[in-house]
Amino acid sequence: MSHNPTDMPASKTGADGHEVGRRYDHQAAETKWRAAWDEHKLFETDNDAPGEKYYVLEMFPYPSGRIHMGHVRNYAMGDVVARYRRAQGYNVLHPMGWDAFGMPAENAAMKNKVHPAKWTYENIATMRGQLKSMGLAIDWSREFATCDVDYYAQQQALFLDFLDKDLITRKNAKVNWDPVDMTVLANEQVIDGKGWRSGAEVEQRELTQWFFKITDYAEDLLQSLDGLDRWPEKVRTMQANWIGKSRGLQMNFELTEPTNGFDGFDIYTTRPDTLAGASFMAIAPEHPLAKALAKDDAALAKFAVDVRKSGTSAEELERAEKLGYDTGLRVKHPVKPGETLPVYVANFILMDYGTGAIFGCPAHDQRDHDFARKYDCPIIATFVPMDQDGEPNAFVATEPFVPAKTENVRWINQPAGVEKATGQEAIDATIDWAERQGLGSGQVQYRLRDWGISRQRYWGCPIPVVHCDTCGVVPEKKENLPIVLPDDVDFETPGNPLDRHPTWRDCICPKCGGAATRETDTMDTFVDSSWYFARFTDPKAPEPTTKAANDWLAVDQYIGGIEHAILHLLYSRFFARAMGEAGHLNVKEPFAGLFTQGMVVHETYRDGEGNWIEPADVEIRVDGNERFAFDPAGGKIEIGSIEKMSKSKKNVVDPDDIIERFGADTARWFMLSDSPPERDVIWTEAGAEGAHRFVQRVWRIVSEFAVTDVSTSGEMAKPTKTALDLRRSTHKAIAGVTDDIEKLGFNRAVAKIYELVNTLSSTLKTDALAGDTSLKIEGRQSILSLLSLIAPFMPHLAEECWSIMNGSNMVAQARWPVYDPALLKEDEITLPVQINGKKRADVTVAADADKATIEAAALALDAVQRALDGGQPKKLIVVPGRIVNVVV
RNA sequence: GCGGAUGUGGUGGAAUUGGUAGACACGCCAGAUUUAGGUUCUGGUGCCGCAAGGCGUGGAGGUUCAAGUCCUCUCAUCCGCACCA
Repeated sequence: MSHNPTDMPASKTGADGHEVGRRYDHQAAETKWRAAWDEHKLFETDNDAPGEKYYVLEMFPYPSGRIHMGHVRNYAMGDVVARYRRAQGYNVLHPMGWDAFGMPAENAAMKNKVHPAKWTYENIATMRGQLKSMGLAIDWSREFATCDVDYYAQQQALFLDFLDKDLITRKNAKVNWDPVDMTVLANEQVIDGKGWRSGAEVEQRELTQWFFKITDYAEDLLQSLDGLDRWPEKVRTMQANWIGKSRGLQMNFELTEPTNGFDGFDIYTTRPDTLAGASFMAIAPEHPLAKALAKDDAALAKFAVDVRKSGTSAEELERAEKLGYDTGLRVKHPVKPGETLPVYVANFILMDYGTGAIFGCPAHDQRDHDFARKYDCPIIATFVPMDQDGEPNAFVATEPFVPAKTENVRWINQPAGVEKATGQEAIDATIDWAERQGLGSGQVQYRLRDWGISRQRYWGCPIPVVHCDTCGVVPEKKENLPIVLPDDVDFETPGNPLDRHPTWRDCICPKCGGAATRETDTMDTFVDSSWYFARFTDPKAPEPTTKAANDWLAVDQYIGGIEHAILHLLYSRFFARAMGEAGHLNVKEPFAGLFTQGMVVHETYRDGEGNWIEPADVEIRVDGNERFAFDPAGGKIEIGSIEKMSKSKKNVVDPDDIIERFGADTARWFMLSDSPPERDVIWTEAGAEGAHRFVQRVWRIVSEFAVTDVSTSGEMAKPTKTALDLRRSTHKAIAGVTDDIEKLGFNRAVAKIYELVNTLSSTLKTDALAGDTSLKIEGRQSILSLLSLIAPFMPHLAEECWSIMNGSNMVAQARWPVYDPALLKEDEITLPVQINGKKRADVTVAADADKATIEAAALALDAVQRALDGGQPKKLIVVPGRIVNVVV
């Protein structure tokens, strides 16, 4: 077969009446094969089907309006895994749903006067269509949206069960309050101290809120990270840091003179070994002692209010000065009898960590150092670096700040009775010592806070409790569920529409039967996404989960963005535990395998006035290795940095356009090529065209071969060397691609598919095939294997090619090809021969040649003889199967 | 400040246990073709050099017969967390 179009047997037609040489029509083929999969219900999963289970899940999308390239990448990866596992004979669960509650729907309601439900469901309809056009092997029969009453009804049932198991509490907490929108904002929605939407100065308010007691599981959530060996190290580290476990000493400092009922207060420190360096005490403005003092001290009261007015953003904290207010109180120094320390109220002390009070050690803590400099407290070092020569106190006099590293230090000041230890031992020894002295006790602290889930929002899952004047806060009865959101709400005024609904709040107290009012707060949308993966296993069940959840979970492969490394994944891990406690699940870790994929990024373009320009309006011209951009009128466009696709920078490529122009297969292929999946991928026009050319190339090779007459079953041809080589290459590709998909190395799998296609292209030429029956047979086999390998990536193209090759059924029903390990080994191998570590020649020997044979062959080489110049090698290293190194 | 990555041609990136650096792709160069359908095919392409040869995985050292890979130091970029005691 030749690739010259002139040689093409134009009159012939392939199977399926396909005209050979015609270009691959992606639109026709993709529509046809999606319909065929649907018709056979190929991807609908039966919970009781035979075969080992495999649950593959991509993080479900928020129905924002349209899918973007990030979705395409995410779902293409998941689909490769799903189709690959299916072909291997697993019973695969690969569902899709919608994370459908949340603020954007309400914002749209306010802006466009459209009901959040209508907006959301219309978006879902659009995006469902877009996802379907990708040809994903998804069981759409299990689809749900979290705003479906059926879903949130079960979530309310879960809430009641959690309440029953004491997994939920109601308490006061400080929240970011937007006074214009009249709602609580999450920390990430506060930008420079202002509401991200309203621009109003955010207030700190104390509100009564519902909390999930995630801190009860802090230790378990931390410990279990060790078992998550198919999670990225990075994510596990981030979660561990977020949980923030530390061990330290909690100890009491005694006031010289009791006041307001306090005769002292507790502090917490992770560095008790620096106790001798204490030079002042600091307590949070919200500390009970500070509050008590402020009652009789107007200046202190004002100080406490003032310091909390400043913003909470990281930058502001960075700039913020250390501020203190001297209370005039003094405490006894616990290790220096007779000495006392001043007590300050300070702005940099947080009430909700430790005890809200510290001892300041300016010599070893930067913040304490800054404070001491300002308020003139002494700086007392307890150690100096080990490599510090000379008199330690002289060193300390010139270098008052010594970083608090625990290793390699020389002690100059330690509490009496503590052994001269270093590092963690010194800390542990001091804690032991303090316990013996009755000064305090070892304590474990976590940074993790309970999860506040109350939101003053309409578009969320109503919290199923009522407020009764007689009975207080009463859980709703299960038989009264679901508490359904009312439809008739208005968004004319800011705040929560549920609050001002004329009738929705009215209800009967489940306890006393009297008139009561409903809770109008709804749940944080992270609650919705904390158990959806369990619901997919039996999405229509009249209870949250059934036995199916235990059968299917954990998710074998979860794929999504790194941005959910902490919140969503930590909340879901908590939920699995809480659901276990409430009897709904017996799998503790919901995601056995996690993969975090990189973003899709694109160049940015700006015109002379600095306006962002869309890629579609930019023409790229290439001159050598330089690229230049122009607008349609020929005006110069500046090519800017490569950034995440965003509407504001207009560097967005719409998946619909790409799928229409090139087809879903091209989009999928490009998303999986080149870049390692965990890294960002740069979308380029040239790359997309390249992927499309490959689609056409595969089609050309297969469709040209398809007309070859392979009906030679009568004569069993002995395979020629060409045929055997092709077989070898094919089996190598099967082995490589299989291994790469197992490891989610899609870019490497793609490269190996390219190699096989290159081999097929150069091997299956018309003249070669003409006289070689065995090559025809081998070629057919090889192409069928290739199509199986391609199918997870480009399923439509693979089906179309499979059909013209007269493959049985559909490739989506075919088993994954197996390779013969014997064929991976070559008969003869070529070893590199190095002289002094530099490659100078090759030697070809039998694959199973022994050391002596290889040595002799290598020494006989001209290049080696020349280098030896008649002498003997100093050393001769032979690694069979690897390399020969001659040292002269 | 704490924690975690990453660094390889013009570009994206390959490279089991240390064993041929640059697979595969994009781009580029040259050539071929009765070039319709965002062509196709052949060859070339790390750098310097006419060549022999030399140099080459952010930089500097080291271990080794052999280092992208191991060790020490260092630079740069990115990400996460953060007045967390």
